[in-house]
Amino acid sequence: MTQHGWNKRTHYCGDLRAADAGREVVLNGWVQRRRDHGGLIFLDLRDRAGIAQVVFNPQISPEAHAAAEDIRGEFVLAVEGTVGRRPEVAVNPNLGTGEVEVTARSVQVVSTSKTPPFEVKDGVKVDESLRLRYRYLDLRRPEMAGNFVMRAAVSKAVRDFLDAEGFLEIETPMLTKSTPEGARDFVVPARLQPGHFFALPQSPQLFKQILMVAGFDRYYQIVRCFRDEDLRADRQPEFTQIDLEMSFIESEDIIGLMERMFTKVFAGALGVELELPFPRLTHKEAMSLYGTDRPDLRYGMAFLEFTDVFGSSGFELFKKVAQEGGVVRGFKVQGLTNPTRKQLEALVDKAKELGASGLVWMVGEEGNGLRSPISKFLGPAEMHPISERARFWPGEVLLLAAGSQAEVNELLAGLRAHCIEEFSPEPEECFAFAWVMDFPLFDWDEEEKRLKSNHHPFTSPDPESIPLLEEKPLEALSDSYDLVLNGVEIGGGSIRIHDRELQQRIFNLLGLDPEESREKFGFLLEAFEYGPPPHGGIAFGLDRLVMLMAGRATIRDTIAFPKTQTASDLMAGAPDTISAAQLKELRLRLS
RNA sequence: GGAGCCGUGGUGUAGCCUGGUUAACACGCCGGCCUGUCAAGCCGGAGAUCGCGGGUUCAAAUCCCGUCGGUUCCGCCA
Repeated sequence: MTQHGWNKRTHYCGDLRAADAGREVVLNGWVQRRRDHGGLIFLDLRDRAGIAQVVFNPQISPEAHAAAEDIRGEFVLAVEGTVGRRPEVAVNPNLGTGEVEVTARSVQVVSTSKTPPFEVKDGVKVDESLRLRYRYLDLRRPEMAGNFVMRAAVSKAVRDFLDAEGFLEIETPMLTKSTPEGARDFVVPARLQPGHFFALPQSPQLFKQILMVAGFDRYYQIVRCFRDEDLRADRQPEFTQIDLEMSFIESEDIIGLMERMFTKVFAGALGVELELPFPRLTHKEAMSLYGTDRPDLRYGMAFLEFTDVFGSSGFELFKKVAQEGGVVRGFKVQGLTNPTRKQLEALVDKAKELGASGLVWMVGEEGNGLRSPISKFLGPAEMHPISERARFWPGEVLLLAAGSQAEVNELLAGLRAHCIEEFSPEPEECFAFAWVMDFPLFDWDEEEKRLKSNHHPFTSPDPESIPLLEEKPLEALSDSYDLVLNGVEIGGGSIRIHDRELQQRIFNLLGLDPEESREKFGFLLEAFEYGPPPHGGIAFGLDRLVMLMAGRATIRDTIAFPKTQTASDLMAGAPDTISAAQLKELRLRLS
């Protein structure tokens, strides 16, 4: 009995097992369900660990039985009783605790509950706004609670691993300076300096590089980041990164270390053995094989090249595209054989929906033949290489598209995603990692007519690309690496520039003169004047990682208190207006 | 900024296209019966002016316009 008069638990409900039979226990928990048989009353009591059945028998304790008659769902109880094996016929194999039950000797109603606005149990479909408003009830559901157990296990495995590898956990400011490039900043008015504003960090990027200049050598942090951009299923305005940076290393060091970290994380949090090393693709390979820089390698359907075949074919449309510098590519659909006309038409319709003018299909036939709307234009000179390259089995389907490289990649990537959804059942608990390396250093910003950093302005070019910088900047590659898991980008990083001269060349290419760059990134550049070590790092999206590990479709399910698509917190009621007095104090006036 | 989907008792849905009866079903909730249930069972009951505002019409959950909220995607964002 506690000072406050309630009985303290001796065991978690969900932990009881046959070996506990005969024990006197006290359980604390919430009432999942009551089954009142008039004589016997059964209560399912839930806590963090799981559910246990409590039996109220009037012959054992008339008081407890009488009390149980008034108990309702979500009441908080302290139950005192004896663990017993259930009768053979009453064992519940669906419950971890299904071999035992607790026969109550006494029960305390520690607190009562209103009837909840939705049923607190797994597998219920409830409007998300209601779940968010009553988040504490949503989080009581075991499938939600489990996500946070997983999340904590992942964080712990990361900390244990990095700590053992000699990393220091160091915090960086939440109130910092707005930086150009990248996402829109969240901004905080500075009361002591009217007209000035802090920005919340989009990531600790600059600070972690300065920690390298400071000589900490190995830094990490599990840290909140803020970006004021529109939301998605996998994007929240505040999210958590596993952020790290190392000195005196090259990309292979980071990649190898992270592969080992993920084996620990998956073993520790999921009990899953990962195979090392993770497959690697260059950015160029990813784009030409899968049309995206974050390919989902759980599925095949890599793109095949047919531009050469059609360059001199009788099919004018493709011939023209091939001769004018375009490409003809396609892929064989996995999971679809002997398609009906309707299925083929649906694929063509899908292509049109994705913005294509058309789509050519081919179906393999017995004896190396091919059935296709364009087969009358093709001779053996085309047919042979096509069927050879596609390795057709009878009934298999090849989809072909033609156009500019970018158009074809985008279309085929869309179709591949559609085919995965349509024809490939999602594999159970399969984790397909892939490193995507050697991203372009710059992208061309059509609106502003200038180069932009693909990653950020401190990303080192690949050494072999340095001579290309001024001549062919768009062909320059960076010394960078993204990690993709099941088609979701879960992290990325790079080796940074520590050479002032090289950094200035990059700024020049980005159209930043020395004064501008000093204005925008001054404190980092100044630090770099005092002996910056060679360094590099990486950051992972913890919310996304846990989402994939827990098999969820949105990071809202891995963030305890997430925001809606319009960035409001329906439980807390944020954002909200502030008082006139607060505004005045901040010297702000609303327009 | 743009496009799609959703909004009907506490919850999830049907009804809406083709306007007209007492808005239907399941779960939950309340009461009664019931000593082996665990999606308990059986009997009975309460509970919705159909997100909100406007319009069309003799008549609107249903058709039209606007708006709010949730969600997915594009733009945006590493």
